[in-house]
Amino acid sequence: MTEKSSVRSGKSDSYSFFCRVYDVTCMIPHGRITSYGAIARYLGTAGAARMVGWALNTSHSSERFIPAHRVVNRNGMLTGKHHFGNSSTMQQLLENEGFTINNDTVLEFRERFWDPSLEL
DNA sequence: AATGTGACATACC
DNA sequence: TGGTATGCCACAT
Repeated sequence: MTEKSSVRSGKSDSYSFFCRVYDVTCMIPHGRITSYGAIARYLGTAGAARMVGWALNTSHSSERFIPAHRVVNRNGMLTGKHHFGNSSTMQQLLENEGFTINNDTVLEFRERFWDPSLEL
């Protein structure tokens, strides 16, 4: 077997990259947040941070509830808040979990940062 | 099959 | 010091 096709398809060729993103996102502990890059790195596709964001964009396709509000960029900024339907929804959800949002940025981002590659 | 895209990240000017 | 430019990888069309 060629490694190339193996890598391309991965062990779980049936399971899309997106599904893994959803899974990891759902595994984010309550009161914690992570970044797109961290998830991408955990999935073994560092640099595909954009893919993670895009996956969350199609998270509506998933039957599960995806706490995408816990996923922000590396600056802790709520870049995708607009995709929550209401711009304030993401902020409200985070504040509900005890986060402090200032200027669309999570102040406790570094303290509450959860790295799946590190914690998992 | 090829091209475009996207809620990022990093580098450079 | 901040904006611009490019890379990056997997999905969608």
